[in-house]
Amino acid sequence: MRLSKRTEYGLRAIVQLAKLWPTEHVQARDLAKQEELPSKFLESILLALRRGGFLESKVGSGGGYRLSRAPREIIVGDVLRRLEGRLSARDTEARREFVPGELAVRLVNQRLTEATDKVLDNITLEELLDEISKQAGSHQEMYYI
Amino acid sequence: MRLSKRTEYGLRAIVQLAKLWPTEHVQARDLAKQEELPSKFLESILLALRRGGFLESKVGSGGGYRLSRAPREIIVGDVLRRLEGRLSARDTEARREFVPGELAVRLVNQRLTEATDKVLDNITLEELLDEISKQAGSHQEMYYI
DNA sequence: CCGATTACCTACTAATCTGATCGGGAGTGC
DNA sequence: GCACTCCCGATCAGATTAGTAGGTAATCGG
Repeated sequence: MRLSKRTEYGLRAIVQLAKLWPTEHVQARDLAKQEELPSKFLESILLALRRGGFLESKVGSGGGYRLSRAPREIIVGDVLRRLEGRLSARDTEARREFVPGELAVRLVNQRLTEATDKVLDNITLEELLDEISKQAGSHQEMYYI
Repeated sequence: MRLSKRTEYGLRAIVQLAKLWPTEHVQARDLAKQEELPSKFLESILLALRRGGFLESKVGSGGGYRLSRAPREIIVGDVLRRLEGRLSARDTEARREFVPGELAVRLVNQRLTEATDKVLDNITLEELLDEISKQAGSHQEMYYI
Protein backbone atom coordinates (compact mmCIF):
# COMPACT_ATOMS: atom_id res chain seq x y z
CA MET A 1 0.00 0.00 0.00
CA ARG A 2 1.93 2.95 1.27
CA LEU A 3 1.13 6.55 0.46
CA SER A 4 3.76 8.61 -1.32
CA LYS A 5 5.32 11.58 0.46
CA ARG A 6 3.45 13.81 -1.92
CA THR A 7 0.15 12.35 -0.80
CA GLU A 8 1.19 12.31 2.81
CA TYR A 9 2.19 15.95 2.78
CA GLY A 10 -0.92 16.95 0.91
CA LEU A 11 -3.08 15.15 3.43
CA ARG A 12 -1.27 16.75 6.33
CA ALA A 13 -1.65 20.18 4.82
CA ILE A 14 -5.33 19.86 4.07
CA VAL A 15 -5.96 18.49 7.55
CA GLN A 16 -4.37 21.62 8.96
CA LEU A 17 -6.50 23.78 6.74
CA ALA A 18 -9.57 21.85 7.79
CA LYS A 19 -8.77 22.51 11.44
CA LEU A 20 -8.58 26.22 10.75
CA TRP A 21 -11.70 26.37 8.66
CA PRO A 22 -13.52 28.70 8.29
CA THR A 23 -10.92 31.34 8.73
CA GLU A 24 -8.67 33.57 6.73
CA HIS A 25 -6.04 32.37 4.31
CA VAL A 26 -2.97 30.49 5.43
CA GLN A 27 0.28 30.84 3.53
CA ALA A 28 2.09 27.87 2.08
CA ARG A 29 5.18 28.85 4.01
CA ASP A 30 3.37 28.78 7.32
CA LEU A 31 1.75 25.46 6.55
CA ALA A 32 5.15 24.05 5.75
CA LYS A 33 6.53 25.36 9.02
CA GLN A 34 3.67 24.00 11.12
CA GLU A 35 3.97 20.51 9.72
CA GLU A 36 7.71 20.68 9.13
CA LEU A 37 7.49 20.03 5.42
CA PRO A 38 9.76 21.16 2.55
CA SER A 39 8.17 24.42 1.57
CA LYS A 40 8.70 24.39 -2.18
CA PHE A 41 7.56 20.83 -2.52
CA LEU A 42 4.46 21.60 -0.53
CA GLU A 43 3.72 24.53 -2.80
CA SER A 44 3.32 22.28 -5.79
CA ILE A 45 1.10 19.97 -3.82
CA LEU A 46 -1.14 22.78 -2.67
CA LEU A 47 -1.38 23.86 -6.26
CA ALA A 48 -2.63 20.43 -7.23
CA LEU A 49 -5.18 20.54 -4.46
CA ARG A 50 -6.38 23.90 -5.64
CA ARG A 51 -6.70 22.62 -9.18
CA GLY A 52 -8.64 19.71 -7.79
CA GLY A 53 -11.12 22.19 -6.37
CA PHE A 54 -10.40 21.48 -2.72
CA LEU A 55 -8.66 24.76 -1.99
CA GLU A 56 -9.07 28.40 -2.83
CA SER A 57 -6.07 30.64 -3.08
CA LYS A 58 -5.47 34.33 -2.81
CA VAL A 59 -2.39 36.01 -4.21
CA GLY A 60 -0.49 38.92 -2.67
CA SER A 61 -0.03 40.23 0.82
CA GLY A 62 -2.38 38.55 3.25
CA GLY A 63 -3.00 35.84 0.71
CA GLY A 64 -2.68 32.10 1.06
CA TYR A 65 -4.88 29.03 0.93
CA ARG A 66 -8.07 27.86 2.56
CA LEU A 67 -10.60 25.12 1.98
CA SER A 68 -13.02 25.83 -0.80
CA ARG A 69 -15.88 24.34 1.23
CA ALA A 70 -16.68 22.84 4.61
CA PRO A 71 -14.64 19.85 5.81
CA ARG A 72 -17.77 17.76 5.90
CA GLU A 73 -18.13 18.22 2.19
CA ILE A 74 -14.69 17.03 1.28
CA ILE A 75 -14.19 13.30 0.80
CA VAL A 76 -10.77 12.02 1.77
CA GLY A 77 -10.76 9.58 -1.15
CA ASP A 78 -11.20 12.41 -3.63
CA VAL A 79 -8.24 14.24 -2.17
CA LEU A 80 -6.00 11.20 -2.23
CA ARG A 81 -6.95 10.27 -5.74
CA ARG A 82 -6.03 13.75 -6.84
CA LEU A 83 -2.64 13.51 -5.21
CA GLU A 84 -1.66 10.03 -6.31
CA GLY A 85 -1.57 9.43 -9.98
CA ARG A 86 -2.33 5.80 -9.33
CA LEU A 87 -4.83 4.46 -6.80
CA SER A 88 -7.33 2.74 -9.07
CA ALA A 89 -5.95 4.35 -12.15
CA ARG A 90 -3.48 2.41 -14.24
CA ASP A 91 -5.94 0.38 -16.26
CA THR A 92 -4.05 0.80 -19.47
CA GLU A 93 -3.43 -2.13 -21.80
CA ALA A 94 -6.03 -3.62 -24.08
CA ARG A 95 -8.16 -6.40 -22.71
CA ARG A 96 -6.68 -9.59 -24.11
CA GLU A 97 -7.27 -11.82 -21.13
CA PHE A 98 -6.24 -15.00 -22.84
CA VAL A 99 -3.41 -15.77 -20.46
CA PRO A 100 -5.16 -17.04 -17.33
CA GLY A 101 -2.75 -15.47 -14.88
CA GLU A 102 -3.64 -12.03 -16.14
CA LEU A 103 -7.20 -12.60 -15.16
CA ALA A 104 -6.09 -13.39 -11.63
CA VAL A 105 -4.08 -10.20 -11.45
CA ARG A 106 -6.94 -8.16 -12.77
CA LEU A 107 -9.30 -9.69 -10.27
CA VAL A 108 -7.02 -9.08 -7.32
CA ASN A 109 -6.41 -5.53 -8.39
CA GLN A 110 -10.11 -5.00 -8.72
CA ARG A 111 -10.85 -6.29 -5.23
CA LEU A 112 -8.09 -4.19 -3.81
CA THR A 113 -9.29 -1.06 -5.51
CA GLU A 114 -12.85 -1.65 -4.38
CA ALA A 115 -11.75 -2.14 -0.79
CA THR A 116 -9.58 0.96 -0.63
CA ASP A 117 -12.13 3.11 -2.40
CA LYS A 118 -14.78 1.98 0.02
CA VAL A 119 -12.67 3.01 2.98
CA LEU A 120 -11.59 6.33 1.59
CA ASP A 121 -14.88 7.36 0.09
CA ASN A 122 -16.70 6.85 3.36
CA ILE A 123 -14.81 9.41 5.34
CA THR A 124 -14.87 13.18 5.08
CA LEU A 125 -12.28 15.60 6.32
CA GLU A 126 -14.56 16.47 9.21
CA GLU A 127 -14.86 12.86 10.29
CA LEU A 128 -11.14 12.44 9.96
CA LEU A 129 -10.59 15.38 12.29
CA ASP A 130 -13.01 13.90 14.80
CA GLU A 131 -11.21 10.59 14.81
CA ILE A 132 -7.91 12.30 15.27
CA SER A 133 -8.97 14.32 18.28
CA LYS A 134 -10.55 11.22 19.77
CA GLN A 135 -7.34 9.30 19.33
CA ALA A 136 -5.13 12.14 20.51
CA GLY A 137 -7.23 12.37 23.67
CA SER A 138 -6.94 8.71 24.51
CA HIS A 139 -3.19 8.86 24.04
CA GLN A 140 -2.05 11.99 25.76
CA GLU A 141 -4.61 12.84 28.43
CA MET A 142 -4.71 9.32 29.76
CA TYR A 143 -3.42 10.43 33.14
CA TYR A 144 -6.19 12.93 33.51
CA ILE A 145 -8.64 10.17 34.39
CA MET B 1 -2.40 0.74 -4.87
CA ARG B 2 -0.89 -0.98 -7.80
CA LEU B 3 1.03 -4.24 -7.64
CA SER B 4 4.64 -4.27 -8.79
CA LYS B 5 5.61 -6.33 -11.81
CA ARG B 6 7.42 -8.66 -9.50
CA THR B 7 4.26 -9.31 -7.55
CA GLU B 8 2.18 -9.53 -10.68
CA TYR B 9 4.47 -12.10 -12.27
CA GLY B 10 4.69 -14.10 -9.10
CA LEU B 11 0.93 -14.20 -8.81
CA ARG B 12 0.55 -15.26 -12.40
CA ALA B 13 3.08 -18.02 -11.98
CA ILE B 14 1.59 -19.39 -8.80
CA VAL B 15 -1.86 -19.32 -10.33
CA GLN B 16 -0.57 -21.46 -13.16
CA LEU B 17 0.97 -23.88 -10.73
CA ALA B 18 -2.27 -24.02 -8.80
CA LYS B 19 -4.14 -24.93 -11.96
CA LEU B 20 -1.78 -27.83 -12.52
CA TRP B 21 -1.92 -29.05 -8.97
CA PRO B 22 -1.35 -31.84 -8.00
CA THR B 23 0.94 -32.85 -10.80
CA GLU B 24 4.58 -33.18 -11.59
CA HIS B 25 7.06 -30.36 -11.56
CA VAL B 26 6.93 -27.49 -14.00
CA GLN B 27 10.09 -25.77 -15.10
CA ALA B 28 10.63 -22.05 -14.68
CA ARG B 29 11.29 -21.76 -18.38
CA ASP B 30 7.96 -23.29 -19.29
CA LEU B 31 6.09 -21.14 -16.82
CA ALA B 32 7.72 -18.09 -18.34
CA LYS B 33 6.71 -19.20 -21.79
CA GLN B 34 3.12 -19.91 -20.85
CA GLU B 35 2.60 -16.54 -19.27
CA GLU B 36 4.99 -14.69 -21.54
CA LEU B 37 7.22 -13.44 -18.77
CA PRO B 38 10.96 -12.63 -18.75
CA SER B 39 12.42 -15.97 -17.79
CA LYS B 40 15.37 -14.90 -15.67
CA PHE B 41 13.32 -12.41 -13.75
CA LEU B 42 10.69 -15.03 -13.07
CA GLU B 43 13.34 -17.39 -11.76
CA SER B 44 14.21 -15.06 -8.93
CA ILE B 45 10.56 -14.62 -8.10
CA LEU B 46 9.94 -18.36 -7.98
CA LEU B 47 12.89 -18.65 -5.69
CA ALA B 48 11.32 -16.16 -3.31
CA LEU B 49 8.09 -18.11 -3.39
CA ARG B 50 9.92 -21.29 -2.58
CA ARG B 51 11.69 -19.62 0.33
CA GLY B 52 8.31 -18.43 1.47
CA GLY B 53 7.20 -22.04 1.66
CA PHE B 54 4.63 -21.87 -1.11
CA LEU B 55 6.57 -23.92 -3.63
CA GLU B 56 8.71 -27.02 -3.70
CA SER B 57 11.50 -27.35 -6.20
CA LYS B 58 13.41 -30.20 -7.70
CA VAL B 59 16.78 -29.75 -9.37
CA GLY B 60 18.02 -31.60 -12.43
CA SER B 61 16.42 -33.19 -15.42
CA GLY B 62 12.70 -33.51 -14.97
CA GLY B 63 12.86 -31.01 -12.15
CA GLY B 64 11.00 -27.75 -11.69
CA TYR B 65 8.47 -26.23 -9.31
CA ARG B 66 5.12 -27.19 -7.88
CA LEU B 67 2.95 -26.01 -5.01
CA SER B 68 4.03 -27.23 -1.62
CA ARG B 69 0.41 -27.83 -0.61
CA ALA B 70 -3.13 -27.68 -1.93
CA PRO B 71 -4.37 -24.41 -3.41
CA ARG B 72 -7.07 -24.23 -0.76
CA GLU B 73 -4.37 -23.99 1.85
CA ILE B 74 -2.55 -21.07 0.31
CA ILE B 75 -3.74 -17.59 1.22
CA VAL B 76 -3.32 -15.02 -1.51
CA GLY B 77 -2.42 -12.35 1.03
CA ASP B 78 0.49 -14.41 2.30
CA VAL B 79 1.84 -14.80 -1.20
CA LEU B 80 1.56 -11.09 -1.99
CA ARG B 81 3.13 -10.05 1.26
CA ARG B 82 6.06 -12.29 0.49
CA LEU B 83 6.49 -10.74 -2.92
CA GLU B 84 6.08 -7.10 -2.02
CA GLY B 85 8.45 -5.77 0.58
CA ARG B 86 5.83 -3.24 1.56
CA LEU B 87 2.10 -3.89 1.91
CA SER B 88 1.48 -3.04 5.54
CA ALA B 89 5.14 -2.96 6.36
CA ARG B 90 6.87 0.41 6.48
CA ASP B 91 5.95 1.37 9.99
CA THR B 92 9.35 2.76 10.74
CA GLU B 93 9.82 6.09 12.51
CA ALA B 94 9.40 6.60 16.19
CA ARG B 95 5.96 7.59 17.44
CA ARG B 96 6.15 11.31 18.00
CA GLU B 97 2.63 12.19 17.00
CA PHE B 98 2.83 15.77 18.08
CA VAL B 99 2.15 17.22 14.68
CA PRO B 100 -1.57 16.68 14.11
CA GLY B 101 -1.31 15.95 10.42
CA GLU B 102 0.84 12.94 11.12
CA LEU B 103 -1.94 11.41 13.13
CA ALA B 104 -4.25 11.76 10.16
CA VAL B 105 -1.78 10.03 7.91
CA ARG B 106 -1.27 7.25 10.36
CA LEU B 107 -4.98 6.74 10.71
CA VAL B 108 -5.60 6.65 6.98
CA ASN B 109 -2.75 4.24 6.46
CA GLN B 110 -4.12 2.03 9.17
CA ARG B 111 -7.57 1.91 7.65
CA LEU B 112 -6.13 1.20 4.25
CA THR B 113 -3.95 -1.62 5.52
CA GLU B 114 -6.84 -3.18 7.37
CA ALA B 115 -9.03 -3.07 4.31
CA THR B 116 -6.50 -4.59 1.94
CA ASP B 117 -5.44 -7.24 4.42
CA LYS B 118 -9.05 -8.22 4.91
CA VAL B 119 -9.55 -8.69 1.19
CA LEU B 120 -6.37 -10.60 0.58
CA ASP B 121 -6.48 -12.78 3.65
CA ASN B 122 -9.96 -13.97 2.86
CA ILE B 123 -9.19 -15.61 -0.43
CA THR B 124 -7.20 -18.75 -1.12
CA LEU B 125 -5.59 -19.77 -4.36
CA GLU B 126 -8.40 -22.25 -4.90
CA GLU B 127 -11.06 -19.60 -4.53
CA LEU B 128 -9.13 -17.33 -6.81
CA LEU B 129 -9.10 -20.04 -9.47
CA ASP B 130 -12.84 -20.55 -9.08
CA GLU B 131 -13.52 -16.87 -9.55
CA ILE B 132 -11.35 -16.76 -12.59
CA SER B 133 -13.05 -19.63 -14.34
CA LYS B 134 -16.41 -18.14 -13.46
CA GLN B 135 -15.40 -14.84 -14.98
CA ALA B 136 -13.74 -16.43 -17.98
CA GLY B 137 -16.92 -18.40 -18.57
CA SER B 138 -19.16 -15.37 -18.52
CA HIS B 139 -16.85 -13.63 -20.94
CA GLN B 140 -15.91 -16.18 -23.50
CA GLU B 141 -18.43 -19.01 -23.45
CA MET B 142 -21.36 -16.65 -23.51
CA TYR B 143 -22.55 -18.08 -26.78
CA TYR B 144 -22.74 -21.56 -25.38
CA ILE B 145 -25.94 -20.70 -23.55
C1' DC C 1 31.00 -42.01 -14.48
C1' DC C 2 29.45 -38.27 -17.93
C1' DG C 3 26.91 -34.89 -19.74
C1' DA C 4 22.62 -32.74 -20.01
C1' DT C 5 19.43 -30.42 -17.33
C1' DT C 6 17.62 -27.60 -14.03
C1' DA C 7 17.40 -24.92 -9.87
C1' DC C 8 20.17 -21.63 -7.33
C1' DC C 9 22.88 -17.49 -6.51
C1' DT C 10 25.42 -12.93 -7.14
C1' DA C 11 26.34 -9.01 -9.38
C1' DC C 12 25.32 -5.65 -12.52
C1' DT C 13 22.73 -2.35 -15.50
C1' DA C 14 19.04 0.62 -17.56
C1' DA C 15 15.18 2.97 -16.95
C1' DT C 16 11.75 5.01 -14.30
C1' DC C 17 9.85 7.31 -10.21
C1' DT C 18 10.18 10.17 -6.16
C1' DG C 19 11.27 13.87 -3.49
C1' DA C 20 12.91 17.76 -3.77
C1' DT C 21 15.24 22.49 -5.23
C1' DC C 22 15.88 26.68 -8.18
C1' DG C 23 14.70 30.72 -10.23
C1' DG C 24 11.98 33.27 -11.79
C1' DG C 25 7.01 34.99 -13.51
C1' DA C 26 2.49 37.48 -12.44
C1' DG C 27 -1.26 39.14 -9.82
C1' DT C 28 -2.60 41.80 -5.31
C1' DG C 29 -2.59 44.93 -1.33
C1' DC C 30 -0.65 48.78 0.88
C1' DG D 1 6.16 51.33 -6.59
C1' DC D 2 7.25 47.73 -3.63
C1' DA D 3 6.70 43.95 -0.74
C1' DC D 4 4.23 39.84 -0.70
C1' DT D 5 2.32 35.68 -2.26
C1' DC D 6 0.80 32.29 -5.40
C1' DC D 7 2.07 30.22 -9.81
C1' DC D 8 4.88 27.44 -12.89
C1' DG D 9 8.50 25.22 -15.52
C1' DA D 10 12.98 23.12 -15.51
C1' DT D 11 16.20 20.46 -13.36
C1' DC D 12 18.43 17.04 -10.32
C1' DA D 13 20.06 13.40 -7.04
C1' DG D 14 18.89 9.32 -5.15
C1' DA D 15 16.00 5.36 -4.59
C1' DT D 16 13.40 1.76 -6.57
C1' DT D 17 12.04 -1.35 -10.21
C1' DA D 18 12.56 -4.34 -13.94
C1' DG D 19 15.46 -7.02 -16.14
C1' DT D 20 20.11 -9.34 -17.79
C1' DA D 21 24.42 -11.92 -17.50
C1' DG D 22 27.10 -15.42 -15.98
C1' DG D 23 28.26 -18.80 -13.30
C1' DT D 24 27.71 -22.80 -9.36
C1' DA D 25 25.64 -26.90 -7.61
C1' DA D 26 22.49 -30.65 -7.43
C1' DT D 27 20.26 -34.43 -9.98
C1' DC D 28 18.94 -37.62 -13.47
C1' DG D 29 19.29 -40.65 -17.62
C1' DG D 30 22.19 -43.29 -19.81
